[in-house]
Amino acid sequence: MTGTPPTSVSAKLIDSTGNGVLLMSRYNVKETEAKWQNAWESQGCFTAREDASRPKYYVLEMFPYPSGRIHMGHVRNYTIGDVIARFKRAKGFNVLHPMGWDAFGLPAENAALEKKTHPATWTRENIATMRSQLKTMGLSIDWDREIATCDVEYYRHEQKMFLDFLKAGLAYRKESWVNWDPVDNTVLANEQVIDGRGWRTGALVEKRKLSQWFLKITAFAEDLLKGLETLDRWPERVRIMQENWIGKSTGVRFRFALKDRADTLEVFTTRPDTLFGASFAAISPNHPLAAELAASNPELAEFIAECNRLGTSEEAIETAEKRGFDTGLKVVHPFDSGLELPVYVANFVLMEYGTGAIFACPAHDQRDLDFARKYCLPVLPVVVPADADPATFTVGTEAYTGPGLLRNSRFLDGLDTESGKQEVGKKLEEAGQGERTTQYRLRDWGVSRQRYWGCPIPVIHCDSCGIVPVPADQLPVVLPEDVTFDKPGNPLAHHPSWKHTTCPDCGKPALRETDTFDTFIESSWYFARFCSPKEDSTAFTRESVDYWLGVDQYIGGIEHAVLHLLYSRFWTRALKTCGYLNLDEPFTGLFTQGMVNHETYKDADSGAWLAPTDLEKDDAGQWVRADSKAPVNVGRVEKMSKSKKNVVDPAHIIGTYGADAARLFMLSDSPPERDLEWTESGIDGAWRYINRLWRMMTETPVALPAAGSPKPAAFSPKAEAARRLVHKTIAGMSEDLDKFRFNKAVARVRELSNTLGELDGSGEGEAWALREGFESVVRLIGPMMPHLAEELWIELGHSGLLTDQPWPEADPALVVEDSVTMAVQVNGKLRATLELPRDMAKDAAEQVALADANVQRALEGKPVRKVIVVPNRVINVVV
RNA sequence: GCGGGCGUGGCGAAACAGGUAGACGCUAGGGACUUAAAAUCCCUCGCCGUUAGGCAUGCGGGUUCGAGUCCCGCCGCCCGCACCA
Repeated sequence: MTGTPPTSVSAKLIDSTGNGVLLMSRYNVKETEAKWQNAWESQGCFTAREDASRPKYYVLEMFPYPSGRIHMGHVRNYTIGDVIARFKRAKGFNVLHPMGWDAFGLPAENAALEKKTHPATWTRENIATMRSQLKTMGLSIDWDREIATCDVEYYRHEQKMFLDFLKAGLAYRKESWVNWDPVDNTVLANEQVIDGRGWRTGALVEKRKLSQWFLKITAFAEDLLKGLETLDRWPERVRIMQENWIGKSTGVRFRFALKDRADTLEVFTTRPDTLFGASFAAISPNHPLAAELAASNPELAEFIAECNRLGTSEEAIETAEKRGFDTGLKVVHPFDSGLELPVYVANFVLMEYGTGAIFACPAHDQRDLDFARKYCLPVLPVVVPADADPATFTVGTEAYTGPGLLRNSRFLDGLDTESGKQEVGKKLEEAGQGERTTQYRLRDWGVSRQRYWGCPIPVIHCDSCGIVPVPADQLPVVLPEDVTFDKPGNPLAHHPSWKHTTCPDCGKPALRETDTFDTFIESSWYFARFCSPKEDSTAFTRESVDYWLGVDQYIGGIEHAVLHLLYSRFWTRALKTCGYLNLDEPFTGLFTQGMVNHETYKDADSGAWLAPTDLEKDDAGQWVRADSKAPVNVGRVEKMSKSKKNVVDPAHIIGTYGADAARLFMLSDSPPERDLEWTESGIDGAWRYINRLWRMMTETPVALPAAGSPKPAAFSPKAEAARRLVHKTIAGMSEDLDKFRFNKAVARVRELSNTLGELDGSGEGEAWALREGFESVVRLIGPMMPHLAEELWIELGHSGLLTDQPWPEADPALVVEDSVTMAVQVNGKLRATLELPRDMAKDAAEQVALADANVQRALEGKPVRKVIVVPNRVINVVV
């Protein structure tokens, strides 16, 4: 480790001087930070109350999963949120800044297996640890509103919501294909399937058909898409990702007549204009027609089975060859009964999208072209680009997908692509064979999980009555804690008695649903629960959500760009439909922060990953193993992860340097949306700055005038300049914080402290200017380094909390300089800089510039053709 | 393949609206203080050049009095989605 930890610095000071006086003059982080954290808590500084007289501001960071200990990603996330919360508070907003725990989920069950602790115990212990760790960060959180989603007081309301959604037709049950791990006897999410195998067991994943609960997110597809346009305080890329995810496309749905059959084959296309270029139709291996034909065709059945074996992993899909099976069936072209197209079962046609069947025009679709070339099907170009010769235009190995003019298309000939689409749509509608429609890629949200540690789905399965919702007066359905983990599968299903109940309708014995909800459900409404966390009759009171929602500033990682953020937007709309609240968008402002990275290290011999704490620097400044002094290879800077051992424990950092230093580091240097590299020298730098501020304000060169002393009539030029910088910094920093430019804000306040450090306080008005400067710095750093700021506030002779002080106001007269440095260029090259009065007349500035010796030398006597003067900025002499 | 973003010193980065490129910090080097070290303070730090000056924002063009910033064409890196008909 480079540098010396501050604790040993203090210790050495005591050793060498033999007394503690010097230690007293140093900033004592540990005591100071604890002191102010206690003061804020005991005075209830951050307790939020509804107050119609003040503008509200709801700041929320994505709540953590209680995995055990906080990590640097949390520190970055909660530091950013806290700066905003404290800044808005100082600006006079009524701030709500709560915290809770996303407490259901799979890791707790894995811990139960590995460590033999109950998920509830493990979770509650983790919460206790992480709560106390978060408290050492000095966050301005209203802890009275803390919630944990695994508490029945929380999830009971979610069960009620689900039943209301069911009534409103927003929840339904259907059979669907899932990834099934045959060893664990459970469903796996797509991302838990690696190369076709379960991530934990390594078993080959099977596709299984299961009856599952779905939420009708597709009912809001259009609304979720439209809503994105209103989210002007969201990052562009998150909106684009959601837009792509919803995947709206317009086209035509129509029915082919099937030759020698009474039924029809329905397809969806976005390119009805290419209908005369069609050379085959294709259906998904999971299409009902395919199943029907396979029943009497073993070869086809084998082909379908093979397609389903191929798995759903991205790699499998990407590398899979286009393959098909000719069913022997033919469809009839809707506009020419003489034209017949073969029907293939093709492995690239998805049952889940559109109708599960397509018609293919190989000339204008790459995928269709690949297929057609493989099976020697015709390729007829029907769209010719505007700049191509229709007589010679052909398609080889690359399909033409752009716009153009239609040909070989009978009544469409000569039309452009767009008109052709409309024309075909119209004709099919007139014939009653099809209709123009909109299709979405978005699919309904499957929420059933065969897991224990989640919210029970409140329904009962009755042999006589079918699926019966648990009546509202019988809620909540409480998750039992007396379960065992000795058998594979869902412990809830193995519980001896829990699932046995009686049917609420007929009173006969019946079984409870043993699936639990996807844990994304809990995080879809927790922001609303924070508005009335103690309410037990309802999830939240109408008044509280009307007052606090939407969340003015939501902050979290980009990894939730689609799922959590889309689910929450859906859930909010569903709640609105059921009359819970009147709101469409839960998060009006969103900020996505970058990751925290660190260098990686490997043992030079074995190649094993090494942790930063395993290393030390040798005399030559090279990293070596601390134990064996063996050489170490320094690798790339990568996201902190356990597997690469490049994690730095925030608790250790906060214990050594304090929360303020950790917070300052998080805000310095890198813009918050970009990745940040954690370095030892960086945290050292933050620590040095904290001590510099402390010394500067506690060991002043002259006695400062008392707090609140009247402003002197005159200031020395140095004092005057310092005061201008003070007010410029106030103005600049306010803007920086509003725009999340924390790195610039830090740079500005450092620049100001550099300038104040140069004032010795002896000139006229300088002592007063110093106090003004110090007080401004303290107020400005308040949101970033709240403990140091409180302590310095006292040191400067104030009483009460800085936390209760308003944000400083810049004096507009001092923000603008009255002289400016202007650049003088000759032919665009800098030749001189001049200190000139602000807003000097153009011709006067020109005269001064031309008279300058450097300018004259650069002119070399050549005639001046033109002089361009940009007021207060630049003078360019053109020769 | 589609969509989005980004290329600036040894490093992280600044640069409002086309107007002094490199603020602020890290690293490094030199010096002061000290018996010594740590801490602290001072100085230097894009490249070449003694100065004058020249060259510099991934590369090549263009627009402009003036381009890191705007336009065109390349190159490289990162992220998201991906057989979506």
